[in-house]
Amino acid sequence: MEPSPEEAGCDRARLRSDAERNRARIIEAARTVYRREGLSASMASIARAAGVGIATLFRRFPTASDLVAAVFEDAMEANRKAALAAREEPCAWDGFRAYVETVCALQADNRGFAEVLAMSFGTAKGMERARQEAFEAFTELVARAKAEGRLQPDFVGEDLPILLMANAGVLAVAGDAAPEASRRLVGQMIRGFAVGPAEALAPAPPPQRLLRGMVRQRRTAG
Amino acid sequence: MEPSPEEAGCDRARLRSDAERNRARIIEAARTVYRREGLSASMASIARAAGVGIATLFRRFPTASDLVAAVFEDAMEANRKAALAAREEPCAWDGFRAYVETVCALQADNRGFAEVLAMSFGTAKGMERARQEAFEAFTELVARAKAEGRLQPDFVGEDLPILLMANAGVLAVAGDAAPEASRRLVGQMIRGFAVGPAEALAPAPPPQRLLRGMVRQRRTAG
DNA sequence: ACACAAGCGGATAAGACATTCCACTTGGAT
DNA sequence: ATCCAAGTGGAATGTCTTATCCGCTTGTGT
Repeated sequence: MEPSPEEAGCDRARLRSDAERNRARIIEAARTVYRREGLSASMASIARAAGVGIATLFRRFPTASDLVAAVFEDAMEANRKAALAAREEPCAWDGFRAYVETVCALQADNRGFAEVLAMSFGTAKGMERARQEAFEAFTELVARAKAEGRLQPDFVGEDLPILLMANAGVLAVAGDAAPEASRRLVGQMIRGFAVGPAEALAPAPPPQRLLRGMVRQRRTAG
Repeated sequence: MEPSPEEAGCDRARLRSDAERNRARIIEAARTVYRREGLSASMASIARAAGVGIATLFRRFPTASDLVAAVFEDAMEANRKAALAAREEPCAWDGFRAYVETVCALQADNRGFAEVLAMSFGTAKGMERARQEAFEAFTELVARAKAEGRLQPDFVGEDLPILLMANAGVLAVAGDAAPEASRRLVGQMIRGFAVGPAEALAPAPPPQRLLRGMVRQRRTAG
């Protein structure tokens, strides 16, 4: 999984075997917790889930950002790969569409990564580099898709982060209906980006009942 | 401003004059604070801004929801009025478009109200009634705009809350670029909703620099 | 086997938060 | 002018958070 000598940007010295094991358990636990609860999950809850002491967590990851960077490095790498693959697509519009759907699905699948993608977190260099490379590949794709005449001429690469922020907003607040609502949003956005006759939206309209299930995540200390 | 005997759903008994004055100051202060900071603003900060003790705030508004309901009652009323006015528009598409732009602009102008509109907060009955009436007027407008052939046939009323969640997400995370990014999102969404040839988007593309200014609102105690 | 640096985890400090308590003050009716 | 229910502000309580400290344990090189 991690063959490179230095990972997560931090040139940590060689760890003792038990420390290495704990580190892996922490990342694994954090992956699960962040995925379900988003980045607002507390360090203590992650330590508990990992079965290690709080001090161990903080020794390995001095700030929450360090942990976030370590946890989502591979997801950001998947994002980069998706962008590079989309760029190779012969039909730029198909590539554009596939990439946008993929990255939004990555968000829908993981509340934590949704937030990472939605905000310019002061994350590790490696992560930001992958993000940047994905963005550049996407920008090339945008130019080609416009040249094909399939993408709105006034679309710009910077519209992607806006869509990611919007999608993250839906996912954060839509509760049970989040996956469905997200697909609906993305479908409508892509339809708006396209030039030419509209295609039907794939997902069914969200029932009002599901939207009623929207939840407030304000801490209700009681 | 408030001629009705019972307001904010809570049939509070007649208040002493100084209490009434404090209540008004609290609401005014909360309006300002919520607008700038969103609903996550602390009760203590609002009491401080109002120049009253914490106990006074809690006596008048036992929970944060009560305060939110009192503060945003008029904004929700403005939303309702906008929907009713849009329904009267001869051209349903124009009404549709105007309403969507108006309600999203209300969000962009007020972080707190953006959150209120984005989530089914367990708010006061009066507020929920206004929201419901706006939704019903909007639904009628949707039907007429579809009949006109100007609105995508598979658009449904429930797509509006999704847009509101998406817009709130952008506003929450885009920092300085929020108003611009929001206009861009809304413009693209509306273009996608329309049937027929695409119009150019009104706002200029957001410069990447502004998007770099996105901010994390995680409490950085220390 | 042993020494000891590296690692461990629970206690703890320090700060933000919602909410309650209580001794004091005051508007307004008489 | 007097009275007191209504109102007040700040201290206190309890929870939750990030972050550090410190005495004990353990992997590992010799």
